[in-house]
Amino acid sequence: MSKLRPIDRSSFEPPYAQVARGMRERIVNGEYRAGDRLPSEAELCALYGVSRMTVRRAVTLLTQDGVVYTENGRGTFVRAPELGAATFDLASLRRLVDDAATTVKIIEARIVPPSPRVCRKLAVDDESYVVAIKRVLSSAGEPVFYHSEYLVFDPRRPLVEAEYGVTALRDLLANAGKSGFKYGRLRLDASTLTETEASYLAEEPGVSAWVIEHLFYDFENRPVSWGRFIGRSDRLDLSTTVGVPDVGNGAGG
Amino acid sequence: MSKLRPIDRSSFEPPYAQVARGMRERIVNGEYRAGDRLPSEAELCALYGVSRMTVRRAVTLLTQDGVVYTENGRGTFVRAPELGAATFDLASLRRLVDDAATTVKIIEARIVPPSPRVCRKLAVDDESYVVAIKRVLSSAGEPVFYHSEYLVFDPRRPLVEAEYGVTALRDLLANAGKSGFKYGRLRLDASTLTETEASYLAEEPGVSAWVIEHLFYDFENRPVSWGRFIGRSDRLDLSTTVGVPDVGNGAGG
DNA sequence: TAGTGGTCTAGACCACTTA
DNA sequence: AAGTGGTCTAGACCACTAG
Repeated sequence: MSKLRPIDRSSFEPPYAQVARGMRERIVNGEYRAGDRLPSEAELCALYGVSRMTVRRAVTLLTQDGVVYTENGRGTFVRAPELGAATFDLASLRRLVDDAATTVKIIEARIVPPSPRVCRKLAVDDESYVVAIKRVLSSAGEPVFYHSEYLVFDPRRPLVEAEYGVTALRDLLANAGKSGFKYGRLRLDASTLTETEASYLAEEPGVSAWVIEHLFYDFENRPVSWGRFIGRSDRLDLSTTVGVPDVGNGAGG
Repeated sequence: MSKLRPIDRSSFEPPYAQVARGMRERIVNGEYRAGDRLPSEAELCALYGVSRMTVRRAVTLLTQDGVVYTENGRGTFVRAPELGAATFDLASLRRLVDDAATTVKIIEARIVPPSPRVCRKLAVDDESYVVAIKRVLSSAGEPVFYHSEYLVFDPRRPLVEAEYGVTALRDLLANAGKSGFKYGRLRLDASTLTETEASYLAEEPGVSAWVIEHLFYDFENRPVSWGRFIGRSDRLDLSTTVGVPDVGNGAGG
């Protein structure tokens, strides 16, 4: 039935990845189709000449990628591509902020009394003060995102100037180390530009736009930062794939 | 320094999950903070009294959840919550379709010559025909999503009636078995309702809306189904979390 | 009862980082 | 050289599914 498919021990690609790639290819080829049972782990061990843990690691990879699923006592099966299983990430926003050609202009950065909405979001009373920061992100000189952020103002721990700038924004998106936040809640929304937002972005009011709302908490579970990114709908690419496309096997560890 | 934290061998919760939960708790407590180095795998083995593979499995879990990251030769570190690392899923759309109170009404289902756009998307010429299906999904009697779909029409393999109905739609979102698709590409977009769309959804034109565009391919990599879900922006909840919130440890296998 | 996936172990060798 | 994570092995026991 199935030919022996020994792996290359001298390859830079570890055995578990080779096994995963091999199985993936047989699914892409249509050799195994949605609902089909794959060879059992014992059979895969013999087929590829590796130990069971190595086979299991390969199967786990494919499971995490949503390519196959396992049923205890029954076997491993090929999963059908499902629209509902799709996930979307903010890679295009990261690319924008990481891009050296992207500039961040601080429109406003000052200590203000909070609006009722900010009071609610940051769980502060209207006697306290918050730091309001408004930025415009531009790519190649063209404004693409407007960002407004409110931080709880703690007089004992004054904000350093760096926290207003580009660094703080980069840290918010991709923080390779320390940060005062324990966790954050995000919400993606479809909206239209208000007049104010449109003016910052050199757009017409009413144009379709993304809103990325974020609320970060400190280690006492108190909200400390609430804000929103707003940009025209075509400024953010939220594309993804379900199932196993031909290009890009994604079998990397 | 660190107390011994033996695991419960008789618990229904497997050791690797107990170790992962333990580490998670110490991160939630703030005992380990963003950027901190966790105990080495050897130390964790001694701390919890389990083998290295078990510790590694726990660490892998936390890595996949974006809670920690590893650096070869250096150690395992707590990851700071990053806005840019967030992912969003279509759970709320799945819930809607899976809900027994949701009904699907077929507005239209017929064989038509394709529009230029459909020709392009499905890679067919304007001499051929496509199957146009338009549906309205209602929840509690209220229309919430409009779905329009175009399938390449193959006279040799006529569509059965079931493919127009609710079943086909459920299969598209959560297909627990066979399906003619090899993979699909999806795109999420922020838009506003056209007059036609608004009329089906009993809304005003120009209202903010989600568009979920999908394009599915067969095993010969030919597009076979192109369609769009359209619904008011508050009909879909795209929320997510980064970092480790207090509630819901998510340590399940 | 036989086959399946799920878990765990003890030990080994490796590449990498740091001192 | 010592410590770290990355990988692999051979074998074991378990819970579950099916005939």
